[in-house]
Amino acid sequence: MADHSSGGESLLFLTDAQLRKGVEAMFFAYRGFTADPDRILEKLDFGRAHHRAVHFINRSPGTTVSNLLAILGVTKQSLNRVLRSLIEDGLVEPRVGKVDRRERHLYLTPKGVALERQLSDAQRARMRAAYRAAGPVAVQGFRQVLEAMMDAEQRRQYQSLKDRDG
Amino acid sequence: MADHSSGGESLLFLTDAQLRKGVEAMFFAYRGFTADPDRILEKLDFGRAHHRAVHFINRSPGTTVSNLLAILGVTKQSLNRVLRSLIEDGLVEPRVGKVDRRERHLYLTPKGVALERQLSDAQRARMRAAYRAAGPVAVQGFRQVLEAMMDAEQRRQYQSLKDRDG
DNA sequence: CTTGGAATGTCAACAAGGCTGACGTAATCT
DNA sequence: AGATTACGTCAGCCTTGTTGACATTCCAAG
Repeated sequence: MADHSSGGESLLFLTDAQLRKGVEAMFFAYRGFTADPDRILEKLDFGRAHHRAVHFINRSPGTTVSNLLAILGVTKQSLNRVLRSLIEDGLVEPRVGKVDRRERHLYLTPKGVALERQLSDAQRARMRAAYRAAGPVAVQGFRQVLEAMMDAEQRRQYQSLKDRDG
Repeated sequence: MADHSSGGESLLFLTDAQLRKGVEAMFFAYRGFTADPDRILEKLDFGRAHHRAVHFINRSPGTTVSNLLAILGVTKQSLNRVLRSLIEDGLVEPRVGKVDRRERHLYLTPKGVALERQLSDAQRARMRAAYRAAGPVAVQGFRQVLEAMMDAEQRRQYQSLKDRDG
């Protein structure tokens, strides 16, 4: 499997030292990745959990609670706590399902949209700077490696989100 | 925004949709990244915090507590709690500094080395699989983008670790 | 030698955000 | 009618982060 270039040096990128660098890069990069939204959320008495919920509701308006549970990979009690505060603060609106009235379909209110916007603008700004600095070829590699690092189930969820638009 | 049809084609990788995919890729990939060590740690009544401490002590044997604080970016009280349990369980050995006797230099015991080994083997196995699947060119891009995503301070720390060996 | 400050540790209290278990209710399916 | 599903909630627990206060130990400067 995978003689990706030619010659015997093609596997040098699989040494333990190289892999460890990758591990550490993930560690430090993820800190940067979450730093900007965290700063915004802190002022509003929200946390990363709220960010994630708002992000995916924005991404899939009308999604159900159990849908969100599957994507976020937490328990309903944990999600419910977050969701409740988002609803109380008027960022999320739950609507009883028309087909199945047991379901709650979740939508962002204008206020919720505004927060999501603020958070994702900050996060995208950093991502954009990194993309620009690294260039399109690097970006493609970045995404390939990340995708390969996911569990099968996570990759499935990522794909189904990815395919939703361009 | 983001005219997808034509024009500045070279910047298509900077559209909001592309950036959002990057954001989601990071989210799902990080879950995969931590999944294997988490499973191991769970059985041993340790957490991610213990993993991080053990990793960086292994990486820089004899490092001081304040050194570790800077790298991990947590408070000393938080680190201390983790460190204490690692010491109690005989995974980490603190040695009073010879030059400056206020400092505690941290070393892994054989037992600590064994755990670090187990954890990093699992994590590297996933990383290796991802690297192999994506290929050396993608890996280079992966690392470039991650590095560009770090804060300046984080990048400095990452670099100084990176430069330590090949 | 004394004193200031740095490095470390410890106690207490608290919060966010995970978790499990149990239970209730409404709606739907069989 | 009874089982199952979707959701919410109460209660309690754990990890890991936080701040504040305080003690100790030591180095270094005056």
